[in-house]
Amino acid sequence: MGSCETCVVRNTAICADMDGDELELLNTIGRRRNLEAGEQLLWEGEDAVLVANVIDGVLKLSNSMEDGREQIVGLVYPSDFIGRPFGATTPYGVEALTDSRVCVFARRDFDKFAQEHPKLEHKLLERTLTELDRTRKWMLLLGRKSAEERLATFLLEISQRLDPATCSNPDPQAHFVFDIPFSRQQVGDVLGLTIETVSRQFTKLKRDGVIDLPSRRSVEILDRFELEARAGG
Amino acid sequence: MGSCETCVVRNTAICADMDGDELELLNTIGRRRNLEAGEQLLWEGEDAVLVANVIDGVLKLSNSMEDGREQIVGLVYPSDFIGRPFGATTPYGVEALTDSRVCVFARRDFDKFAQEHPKLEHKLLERTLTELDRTRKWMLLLGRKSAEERLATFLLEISQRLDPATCSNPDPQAHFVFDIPFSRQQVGDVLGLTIETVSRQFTKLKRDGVIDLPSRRSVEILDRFELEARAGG
DNA sequence: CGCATTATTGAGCCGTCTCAATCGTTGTGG
DNA sequence: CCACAACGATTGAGACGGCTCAATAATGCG
Repeated sequence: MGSCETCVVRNTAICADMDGDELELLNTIGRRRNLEAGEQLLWEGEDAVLVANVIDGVLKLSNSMEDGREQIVGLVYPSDFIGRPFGATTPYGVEALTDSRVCVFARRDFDKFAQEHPKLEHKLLERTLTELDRTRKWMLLLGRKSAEERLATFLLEISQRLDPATCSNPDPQAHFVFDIPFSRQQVGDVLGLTIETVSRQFTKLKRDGVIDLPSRRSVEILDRFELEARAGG
Repeated sequence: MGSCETCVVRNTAICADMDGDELELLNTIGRRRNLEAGEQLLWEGEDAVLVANVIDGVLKLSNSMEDGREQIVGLVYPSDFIGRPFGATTPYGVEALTDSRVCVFARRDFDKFAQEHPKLEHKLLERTLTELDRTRKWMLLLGRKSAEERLATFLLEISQRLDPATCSNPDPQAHFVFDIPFSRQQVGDVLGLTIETVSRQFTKLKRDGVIDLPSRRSVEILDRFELEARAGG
């Protein structure tokens, strides 16, 4: 059983800034849930019955078309919020990319709780505004960037998301290895590219000495400065 | 001089649900401002000094790259909210596409006011969530749709935005004429296409009898059903 | 009326997609 | 422990869609 007091994302999730009593109340309406990689939490278009906080793992939000084309519209990391409060239907599917732990709330309970706790709503607002900014930045990538620019941008963003230390210590020459929690297909779905194009661009960056690919799922940034140049604006 | 009591978007903007006293207070910190078509209200990356409500007109939000490539990341219509509360910098440029009227607030004043008025923050949250949903839907278009699908989707969305009646009365065969408040270049910037491709797709839809183009800036939907089919998922 | 601006049309190219074959890794059963 | 299947990733060849560059046509404006 998890409780809010011992939660690892206690101070970064929307629950931050809440006092002991509030937290206890929130704890009574939420429950932990484990998800395996590939498991779906919400389906696009279904009734919005629940919302959640990510404790651990990475999940994708995606929209798709009848013919199977899919676009990943967001990636969700620990302490991020999932779901659509105050709305009737879930506008995107949510699927775990890695084994994950989430803290789930019935939407009805959460909505009520939020309305009664302005501090929580404020946190949620700030988070939603930040997410909107990030999403809009991604639109520039999808609408205007080349395949190489897209992959370079993606590798930079993901390396920063997975190691927050990189943000505060942006040594452009620093070597840096990390695991990509995505298959090539999923990278393509994020970037609006096919799997083959993604693969070719990986190979090209490696051939040019910008990155190395020690294994299928890991990347080493050899020349961050060059990678940034290739990411474009 | 405008005042909130007589404001035409009084009941649909974030100011809705506020009582007389609150509104009066809000009125003292905001002021009206007229913008000419093409006039810029905010610049990408500058300090976020102000936020605003749209009273009349259409504005674009856009991100761009050093080499001039531009992506429109949002369109703003009457009663919509503009700007980045609780943030240091404005993440996108804002430019009026038509002559517009907005209700402007110093961000510092607005932030303070919002924190003290949960009802306003709640409205703002709902609005931001809706906008995030819309933006994510647009990512599917940018990442996965063909030029024809993009233009068809765009014409449907804009016809609904400009005539709310169409939403509640979705007769698929209904003829419907409306003005596009955008140049071909701007349509391209919204859809992630070049001006030539946009023009060719307009011509194609017209040649196929799906739409008519009575003038440069206006469109008549002749066969909404077919247009929906061509918009894809 | 003449000029500037915006849109359309055309020809050719380039980047990404499609389709297909091969390679590499992982896991399984003999 | 090895052979083999299954899967994901890579690579190649060719097609196609949208882009670039250029010319022309419409529209708007002084």
